[in-house]
Amino acid sequence: MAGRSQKKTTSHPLEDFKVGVDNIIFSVDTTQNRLLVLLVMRQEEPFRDRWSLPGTLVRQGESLEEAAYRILSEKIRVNNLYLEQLYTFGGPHRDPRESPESYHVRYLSVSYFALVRFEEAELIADGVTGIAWYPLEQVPQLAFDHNQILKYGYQRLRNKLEYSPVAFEVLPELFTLGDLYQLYTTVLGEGFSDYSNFRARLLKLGFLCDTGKKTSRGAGRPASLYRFDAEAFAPFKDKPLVFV
Amino acid sequence: MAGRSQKKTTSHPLEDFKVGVDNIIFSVDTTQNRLLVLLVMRQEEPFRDRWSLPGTLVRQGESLEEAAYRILSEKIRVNNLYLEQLYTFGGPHRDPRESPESYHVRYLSVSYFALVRFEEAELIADGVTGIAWYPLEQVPQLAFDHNQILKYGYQRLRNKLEYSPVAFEVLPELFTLGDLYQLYTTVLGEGFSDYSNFRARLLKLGFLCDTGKKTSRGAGRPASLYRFDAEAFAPFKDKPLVFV
DNA sequence: CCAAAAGTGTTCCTTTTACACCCATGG
DNA sequence: CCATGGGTGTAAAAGGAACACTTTTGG
Repeated sequence: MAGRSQKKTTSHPLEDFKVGVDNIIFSVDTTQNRLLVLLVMRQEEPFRDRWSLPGTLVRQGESLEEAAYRILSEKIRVNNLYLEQLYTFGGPHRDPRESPESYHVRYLSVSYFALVRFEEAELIADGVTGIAWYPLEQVPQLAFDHNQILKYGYQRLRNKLEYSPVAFEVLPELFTLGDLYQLYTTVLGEGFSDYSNFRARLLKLGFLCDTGKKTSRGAGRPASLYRFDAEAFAPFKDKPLVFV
Repeated sequence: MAGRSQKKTTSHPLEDFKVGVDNIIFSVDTTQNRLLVLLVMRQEEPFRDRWSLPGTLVRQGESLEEAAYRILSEKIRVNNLYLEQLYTFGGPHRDPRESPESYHVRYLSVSYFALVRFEEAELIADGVTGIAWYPLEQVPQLAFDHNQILKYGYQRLRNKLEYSPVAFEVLPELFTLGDLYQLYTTVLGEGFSDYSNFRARLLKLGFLCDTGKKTSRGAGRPASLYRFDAEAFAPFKDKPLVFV
């Protein structure tokens, strides 16, 4: 970015912006095999009483990422999370507040996409704002262009799962290969790979270490608990690794 | 983006932004096997007389993408190009103009990454601004955080080449498989695949059609001219296709 | 005829896919 | 003892890597 020919400024006035950050917060409910996204009910105009992605306007001295973390921490309490910038939506007319009276202040949205651990994510209800996890297929019509943003974010989530170890950011410290497989299945859909092949590939890569501990959940043979070994993963960083 | 609790505005004033768009414009000089990036010499403060990525501030009523195209068309004349949004850099203190006197106006940069056809890209020299293609390895220290942005863009370019058909956006309508291979080689580096394997894979995919025409460049057997068949490529859209 | 570039084919090896089958536990 | 999920193995097919070889041109 940055300083251009000021001479042309007179004939082509610059736009003034408010910058918003919107978060797509995903989590996976492994008990019900559902991919969830966090929505909040808007309390004020425009789009009052419509569901929307949790967002905020950037404050003085605050970085974009800081703003993204701020929203997150206002809505949920969580220990582990993955967060990355998604895309910037900035065309004119995407926010009704830009209408004539507000005289050339434009609203631009930098969207972030997050993945949190469902089991430990505690929603913060402030008694005023509606807030809820929505299964992805049941998301209603949202405020602004948020449906579009969400669609884009879902795409990104699927890509990330395939070639980066985001899954381990949202699994418990110790997990079974069944847990891992189920997470992949609910996000990527059935049939991306069968369990035994998935299992074999992951184990061969060598960054999952068997802790020896076993866990038993109802019927069936107890499963080994694994841990993601970040050290062992390091060599794969930035490589075109494929998890599926 | 969009409207949040206005009640908190008093204690936490919002930031006002100017939004800039910076372009990383790549091209490949196949005659010299070099990957080039377009730089312009800054004419005003800050960073006067430093090379930088071509950029502009967004004008009233202009979308981000429009601004990106505007820069491009001010700097080069070109028919074919590929353009996509890269990343948004928006931390405070990335632009010296944010300093005390300018009173909370922040400069945010939405970067775009473009690939143009070198042979037909005609630089527009306005007699004032320096403008030049730089081989990637020879890029000097740039203004702002532009070296960082460039690094990120180069990464993206390599990824794009591997799993999407961007190459065909910058090759002539008719091209030889040698041309294609050379483009991949200069961007990805020697040894990403040998020619005959590269060739076999691409042809098997079936979206390159042999026009029957031949071209002869100096010594050696004349090469067939191929055309990229967008129709035939359609089924691969969004698939995890690999070109190398 | 030779060098240079285009184009074809073959061999070896690794990975992927689709299964079948064994193991350990709760009821 | 059997249903349930965990875990192992294997055979066939596909894909990748390396390299040898043929073809067609200019000089």
